[in-house]
Amino acid sequence: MTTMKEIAQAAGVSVSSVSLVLNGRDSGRINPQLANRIRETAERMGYQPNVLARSLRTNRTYMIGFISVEVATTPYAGGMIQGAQDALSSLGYMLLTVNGDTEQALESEIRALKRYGVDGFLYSAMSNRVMTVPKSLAKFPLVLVDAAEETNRFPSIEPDEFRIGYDATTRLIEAGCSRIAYVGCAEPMVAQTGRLAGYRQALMDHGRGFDERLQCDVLNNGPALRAVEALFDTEQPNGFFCFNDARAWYVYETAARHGLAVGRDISVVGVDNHRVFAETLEPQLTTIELPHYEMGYWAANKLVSMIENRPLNEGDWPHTTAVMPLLDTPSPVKVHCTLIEKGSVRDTPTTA
Amino acid sequence: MTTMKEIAQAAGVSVSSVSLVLNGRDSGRINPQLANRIRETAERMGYQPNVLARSLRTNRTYMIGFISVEVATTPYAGGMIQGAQDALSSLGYMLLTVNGDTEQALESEIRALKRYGVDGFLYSAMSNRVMTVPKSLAKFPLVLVDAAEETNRFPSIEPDEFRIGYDATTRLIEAGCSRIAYVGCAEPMVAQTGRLAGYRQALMDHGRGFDERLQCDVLNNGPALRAVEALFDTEQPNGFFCFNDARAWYVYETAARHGLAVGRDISVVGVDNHRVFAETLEPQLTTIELPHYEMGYWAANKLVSMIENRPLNEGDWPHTTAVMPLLDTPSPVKVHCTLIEKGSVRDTPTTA
DNA sequence: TTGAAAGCGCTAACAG
DNA sequence: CTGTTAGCGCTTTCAA
Repeated sequence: MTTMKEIAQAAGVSVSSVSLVLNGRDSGRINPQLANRIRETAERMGYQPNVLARSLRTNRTYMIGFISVEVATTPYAGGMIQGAQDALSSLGYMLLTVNGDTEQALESEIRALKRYGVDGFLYSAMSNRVMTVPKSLAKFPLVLVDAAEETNRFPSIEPDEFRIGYDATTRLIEAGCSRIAYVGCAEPMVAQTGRLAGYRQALMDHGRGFDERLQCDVLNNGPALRAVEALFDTEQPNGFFCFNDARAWYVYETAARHGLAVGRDISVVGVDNHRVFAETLEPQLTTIELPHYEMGYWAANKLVSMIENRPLNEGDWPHTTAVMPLLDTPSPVKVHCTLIEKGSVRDTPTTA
Repeated sequence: MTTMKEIAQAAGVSVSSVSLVLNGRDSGRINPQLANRIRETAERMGYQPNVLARSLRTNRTYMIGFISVEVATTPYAGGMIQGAQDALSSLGYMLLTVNGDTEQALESEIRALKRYGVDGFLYSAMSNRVMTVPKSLAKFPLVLVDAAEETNRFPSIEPDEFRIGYDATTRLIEAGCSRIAYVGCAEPMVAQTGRLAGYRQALMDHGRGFDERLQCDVLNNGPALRAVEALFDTEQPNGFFCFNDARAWYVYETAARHGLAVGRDISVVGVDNHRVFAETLEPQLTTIELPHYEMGYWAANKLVSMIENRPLNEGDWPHTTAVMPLLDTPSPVKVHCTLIEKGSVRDTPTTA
């Protein structure tokens, strides 16, 4: 690795001049010709700054710690990390990922990240519940991803679950479904509450009442499948809003057993976690993708804006989510998710 | 952050003594009493070493770069990363994750990692194909994860696809299936070739011929489902070895339509990518989990052993893979995957 | 057995 | 405009 010293020698100048020029602080301080010569020699010698040495001096490492819980077990965590990475990469930052599945691991990883001198933290809990921020993080720049904290002391971003439920249900109504069931989650998750509320509101807004017999909250187990079968038998819904792929699978399985074809006899809108169906059944299932990538991307941008003490560039949304056609629409449609940031609401822009 | 200097002052000694003691190089060089006093003050003041400053001096950063392609889109990538993290964390290293989806991004991320002075690289291609290592990595400690390179110049680790096929098929034979179909992948992937070969060999070894009419290679699309339906109609298999969850889904869907119950009328062994079925259908599907976590774990250990120039501790396998019962076995069984390291073969130990 | 001093590569006052 | 100087926090000779 070439150092500034070597460049200084090769160009016959002092290190400070090299430093100034290579950091773009030379305007009006260094003779432009000299500056050019320095830039050239640096280029020629393939100079790469030693960021560690710089950090030692400046107390800024351009490293961000990403703390996550349950990365391995939640297949979509990768999206968040990649979103954060992409954003940071273009901002000249590096991502250090650790995982804090246990309380103990969490604290020890936080300490490790501090030893490495990260400039700030991204924290993702994945629990889909309101969480508590470790006190050891409280004094650092911090943004929560796909999570929220009670006191709202830190910026955070989450999908708008209400809107997911609202949009999905509206979609089914527009597709002409007369009896729309919600196949939800029997555990008290934030997503469940929000989506159910959205489902109900959409029904109301379209002049339909909420019929609790069409609400079917289940877990991931054997009885779940039987519950969905009972739903088919007693209520005969022709539209289904499914909490996730597992729930969608119950609907598919039951439909197949009943000789009903998805996309012809019934319509299904699911929220995407695993994508099995999106991969295999494009023409039949409408999938609402959760904006994990976008959340990671936004959170990273937000964090850096805090660190660098400048306003967040609002135009910084990457791509949006795509969905498959329902039975009434032969061509794909887009559904967007709203992201909530500490009370203020903004949409993901729909790219074409 | 407390520094060594501050400790030295507080303890009334010099920084060098503090350094020696805190690095455990004091035996026979520093008065044990003094050493204790130093350790105490360090403890009391909550000393945390500044790893960057150390790196500047030692040229060792204890940071490892993890380069991956397609993390966001492949749901199981998280397992590899977490395996690597867990291993590195206990070895006192930190993981810097980047992604190199495009050729350009790849090179620029590699450069970034070098600027940060990583001690070595973990490279994961995910393409399930033999790949080429960027020349810019050639001179660094490097281990390939879930990938292999033609020239075998670098240690690498992959699942033993042959064995997956062999074990899955044997499992179905033992379950009493008389006609075992392979629902595979129509693309020329390493996994496809190996698993098919294993499937055929298992049939041979159990005195059964290979019947190509029972081989059904499909893509992820509409025709795939029809192909599987045709397989059911013309061949009436009662055992299915499925390349992945998507293929398993075709089998489930078709079975449901035909009124056949998985676990009663037919048996299915699938290789796990998404886990939808494992989550929802425990009693019915046998899942072979790909050892992504283990590969990440092993690769990280291997890399560090290279960096630290010491032999790899062979006992270092974390957990192994679990599978669900088939129709003939009421209790769970374990299936292990073999990992291949540059020609030499070793098994993942089965933890009880 | 301990401490002084040099230096890793870089930045930033300050002098000239 | 340019160079000298003094560190950032730590390791590591080398003297004492």
